[in-house]
Amino acid sequence: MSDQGVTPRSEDYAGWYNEVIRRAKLVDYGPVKGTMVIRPYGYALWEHIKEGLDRRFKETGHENAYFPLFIPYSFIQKEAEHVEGFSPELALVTHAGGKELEEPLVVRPTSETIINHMYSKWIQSYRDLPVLINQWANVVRWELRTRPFLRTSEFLWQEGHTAHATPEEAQEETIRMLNVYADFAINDAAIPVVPGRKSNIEKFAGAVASYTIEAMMGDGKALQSGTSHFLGQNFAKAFDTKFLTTEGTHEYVWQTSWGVSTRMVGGVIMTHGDDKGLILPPKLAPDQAVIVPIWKSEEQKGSVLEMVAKVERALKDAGVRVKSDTSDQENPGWKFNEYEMRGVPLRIEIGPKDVEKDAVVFARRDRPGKEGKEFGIPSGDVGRIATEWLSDIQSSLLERATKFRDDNIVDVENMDTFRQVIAAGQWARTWWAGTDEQERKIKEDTGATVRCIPMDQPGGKGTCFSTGEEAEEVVLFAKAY
RNA sequence: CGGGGCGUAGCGCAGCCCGGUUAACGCGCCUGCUUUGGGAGCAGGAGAUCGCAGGUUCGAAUCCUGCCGCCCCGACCA
Repeated sequence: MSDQGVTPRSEDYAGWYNEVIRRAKLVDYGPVKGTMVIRPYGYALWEHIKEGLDRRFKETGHENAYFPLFIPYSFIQKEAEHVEGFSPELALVTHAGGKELEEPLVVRPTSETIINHMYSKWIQSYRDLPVLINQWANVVRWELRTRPFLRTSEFLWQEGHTAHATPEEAQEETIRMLNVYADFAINDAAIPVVPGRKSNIEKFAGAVASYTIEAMMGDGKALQSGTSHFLGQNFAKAFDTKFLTTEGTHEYVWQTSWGVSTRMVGGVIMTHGDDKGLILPPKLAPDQAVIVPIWKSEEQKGSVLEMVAKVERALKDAGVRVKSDTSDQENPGWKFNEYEMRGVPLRIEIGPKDVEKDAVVFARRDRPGKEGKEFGIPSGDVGRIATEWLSDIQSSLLERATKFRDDNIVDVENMDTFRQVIAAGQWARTWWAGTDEQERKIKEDTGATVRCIPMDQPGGKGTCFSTGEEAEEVVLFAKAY
């Protein structure tokens, strides 16, 4: 039994994560260091994330497009801060077609540059604005330290790139998309993220201001789960992206960019998982319910499978993503454990005793053992009841994660407490008036960084825990992935 | 790039110090029968150029030299 379980999270969180993602068949390592293969189950999860986000993008007026993977090296160099930020992690193509290229090509680490190159052609007048485009793509960043989903050399994401006539409009868009991300994370992924602004040293290379949704993982570390940037006119100036105003003057456009990546999959895993494996929020789960039939004799098998088919039909009609595991290669106990490892929110057991009563057994993944199990669910009501259960599981996961987060954010007023809180793996909420240099020093000393300056501020003024100066903002410090 | 660990069957590993039969064990896989309400049992079977390259030796998974790769912890980052 013990060799079939997974390393407990309390014992070795990284070990737990690595085991769970592989045993749940979400992912496997690629042959090149830092690359991953997203397996069908992991990809199905990502597809639901995509659907949830894409729908919201469309609802807020965005369109999808696709820009090339290869970017001329000179493009990256045009924006000073941008090139400085990305240079160390660029993958360059120097040879192609059997010979050395005159100019190396960058495999996109992000697409601000190539998109501005195109925007500068497409945008002539204020009538062309705003431009609201998103692309779903892969990008490459040669990271030193990689972890499946959380940080890999190549990853999948979406990147929205918008251009506006005024800074106010662009700023509004930046916050709109931050809220879209927060809405998705909270309502679909059941991850209680904290939306906030990045500190100066944590912001995106090339942005005027960066915003983030920060999530607390099961080990207390923070995960930046999505970012939205106000780019100002930085890239517009570098690429000469101008428009003619109503007054007949030329002005640079004001821009935003925003992204969520396959890292979100890692966030889902580390927010909800337990020592039995994954726990997936119903809205994102590839399979929301699995039916496990149980039988002894061939005769029972016939009547059980008949009922399985009926129940599966009823669930599908009710809009539930369900599958039946009628294989007789494994016994029911094995299947129970398997689907718990894979995080399927609802398990439905149907055996001879249930057939007799014309009822089934429901078991919810988020409440292990008897507590989450209910016998005698009338087969005629499975659709309605399953829908209710899934909805309850969805909200319970959010509630539990929210409580965990709130229990692990500690208000801190001095450095001693700060150290203790950070060492304990919690988040420190503090008044802060420090400089970039002081922030770096804290990181060096304690490993903690400013995760964000929450949008939701208490107001008023306080005393900076570090400098003792008067502070106007409260920030969250934590160790991060 | 620093610190630690590891490379032996598809997976997990023993053997290595102290060289010597046919490289052990568990899981998985194949065949058959019995099983099936929380990771089934019995019987039989297939599967390994011991990370790579040199060297020492009558003989190397084991000792020596060099190389490669991966994982974990840190510095850099979505």
